[in-house]
Amino acid sequence: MEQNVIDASGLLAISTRLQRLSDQIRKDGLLIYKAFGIDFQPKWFPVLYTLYKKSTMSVVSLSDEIGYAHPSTISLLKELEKEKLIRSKKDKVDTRKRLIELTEKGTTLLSAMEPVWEVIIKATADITNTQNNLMKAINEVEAGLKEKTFLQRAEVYIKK
Amino acid sequence: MEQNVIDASGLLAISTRLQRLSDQIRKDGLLIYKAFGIDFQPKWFPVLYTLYKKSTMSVVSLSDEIGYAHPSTISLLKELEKEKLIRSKKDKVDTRKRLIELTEKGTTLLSAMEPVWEVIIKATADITNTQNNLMKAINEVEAGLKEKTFLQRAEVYIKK
DNA sequence: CAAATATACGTAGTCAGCTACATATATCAC
DNA sequence: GTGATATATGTAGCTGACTACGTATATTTG
Repeated sequence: MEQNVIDASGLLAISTRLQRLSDQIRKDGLLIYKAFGIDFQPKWFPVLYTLYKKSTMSVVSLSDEIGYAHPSTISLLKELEKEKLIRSKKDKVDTRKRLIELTEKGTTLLSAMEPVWEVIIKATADITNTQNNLMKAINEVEAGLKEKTFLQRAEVYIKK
Repeated sequence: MEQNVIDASGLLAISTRLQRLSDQIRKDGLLIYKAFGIDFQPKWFPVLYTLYKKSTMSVVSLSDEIGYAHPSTISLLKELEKEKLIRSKKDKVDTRKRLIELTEKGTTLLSAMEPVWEVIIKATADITNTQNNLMKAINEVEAGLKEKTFLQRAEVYIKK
């Protein structure tokens, strides 16, 4: 355990560690979809899954829902439109808004994916069900940060 | 708790969640350095800290140590060289190798940072010491993935 | 109801990592 | 000691998120 310098530095490199783990999981996620012969990219998940559950949404409300900055969502939407998985139309009441929804192709794909998700959920549960549950830890940390940022917490120690 | 669709989807969006948390911590990290009036970027940490602890290393061994692909390390090294925090020289025994080390400026900076790290360690401990410890969870998950990848675990459920 | 402000969407460019590929030098097998 | 292979470094370009900024439409305020 903890052979290299960075691991030994522990908390200091936490951001790096999180990113590395995120990348690794994303890449394996892609492989699982491929194993099922499904043309689906992990990065599409938040947008498509939200549309699947909530049908029609505007760009900004969708972004808020998935926790992305809206330009990130827009570039995903462009990609998904090219794949013909979603389409959009103007909101007649508020013409600034663009309402996004799944196409039939999109809905079909998402339904076909349900069994894949089950596999992913099981595999992830398998991995994260260790002494310290990763998902719960993330939730707890995010909740903590919402209450008081990292910087604010550090300031307590700086100022003394 | 768990108000939006993505949070409710839990495990499926784990990669996204990890990345978001990583970004957030990195940004706050930068602010902490600024609060100390130190010109230091969080992304420099792995390279500089490793050189601080191990003095001289080649590009590839440094990359292995910090867990980066070597081109990532090279671009960091370019930046650090411009900042005059590191320098490099050819290995006389194996002329393919480029040996990297901290300059005096680099060593001075790193020494000056020790108190900042202490603050960061305390603040991070503050955040991560919840019911499920994030660092421990990451360690456990990485150890688990080393043993058996995400894909291999998923295959068990696919094949049945 | 006109001016100020807020909201919705879009584009451009940044960032911190990556992969793929190229080249030079070492090492190994015979 | 030469040919095949492995290792060390480097360049180019990708990725998936971001911020900054601009424009158009709604909403609020005096």
